[in-house]
Amino acid sequence: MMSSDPQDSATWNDECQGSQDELDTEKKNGSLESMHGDLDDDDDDGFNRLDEDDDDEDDEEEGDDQKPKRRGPKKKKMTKARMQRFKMRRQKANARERNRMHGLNDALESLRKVVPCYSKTQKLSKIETLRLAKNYIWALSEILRSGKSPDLMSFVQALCKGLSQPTTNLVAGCLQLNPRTFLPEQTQEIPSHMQPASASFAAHTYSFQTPGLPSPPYGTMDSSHIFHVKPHSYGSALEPFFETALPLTDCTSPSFDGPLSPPLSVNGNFSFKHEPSSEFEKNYAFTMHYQAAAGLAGPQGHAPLYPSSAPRCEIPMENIMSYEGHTHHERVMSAQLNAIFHDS
DNA sequence: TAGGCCATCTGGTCCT
DNA sequence: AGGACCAGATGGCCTA
Repeated sequence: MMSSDPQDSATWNDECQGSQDELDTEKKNGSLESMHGDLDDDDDDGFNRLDEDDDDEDDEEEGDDQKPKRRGPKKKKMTKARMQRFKMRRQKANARERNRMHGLNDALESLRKVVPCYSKTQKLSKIETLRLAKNYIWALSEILRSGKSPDLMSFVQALCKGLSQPTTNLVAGCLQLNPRTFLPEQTQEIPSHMQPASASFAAHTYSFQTPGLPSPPYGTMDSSHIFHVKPHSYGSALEPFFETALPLTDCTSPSFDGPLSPPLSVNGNFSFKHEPSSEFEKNYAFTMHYQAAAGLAGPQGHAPLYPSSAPRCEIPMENIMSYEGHTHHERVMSAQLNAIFHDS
């Protein structure tokens, strides 16, 4: 792309390198003032240093001892006025860059508010926000593509793909996951056909590997960090998870325990088109903010997690934290999503 | 203390 | 010429 090697460029250096020492000092001090203070009336010294550096390059061509005269246009002297102009230009450029980065951060903050995990006090890092957003978009796309209702576990799994463990915890907290619900210790409550998978679920480390991502912590997720263990059983919801090999490593490790403090929220309010097939499902309709489904190993490592036959994870309504703070925009977005899913 | 994250400065490149 | 964008460097802050 662009050359980042300072040695490659001579344009700005030719004009200003002479004051590089002062600039370095300014950099350390966080102010350009130090640079200006060292200027003499006749400030050629800096450029003399530059000439020496440039001559070093020429030495490769024309010998060791002889310092050939520099070719090309003669450098302008760094007068006080020029230095002043440089200083002003640099300050303006710095200010623009600051504003640009602030704009970027504002946009990132906006993004934080629309991904399904938002907390003013426990902000996602930039990179995690982008990763979560990517996963979220993918998950929503998958819903649109398949037209199928998701199960919560699969959804969370997809959301957390490639995220660090702290972020994974945060997402789980936002979604009010209560994973102990699904642990093998309740095997007596889990249908027999689930049990072997349950053992596997508990025996392995759940590991995401996303191409292009750094290895741990970003590339792995130990489910034990996500799940708060609590007696409960929605065994059927585990099935797609087991099938896609989501293991829990440690059922007893301390982990998320209810809502994070301060409370986190799930954005939007979103009901899937889903005809309850049982009284249980009627009682525990899956209603979440912007809720979506996802898969695990599609084109970019995701695969469908919720085949049409897959049991759905039904979350008790009381476990879904309401979100009072979402904006009008988010409510509109939520309504639109609802419309999409109720029409599909 | 090491590592992660961040803000800022800086110079290079491209574009208008 | 100047602005936008980018990536490298640096130092501060925080946390495990």
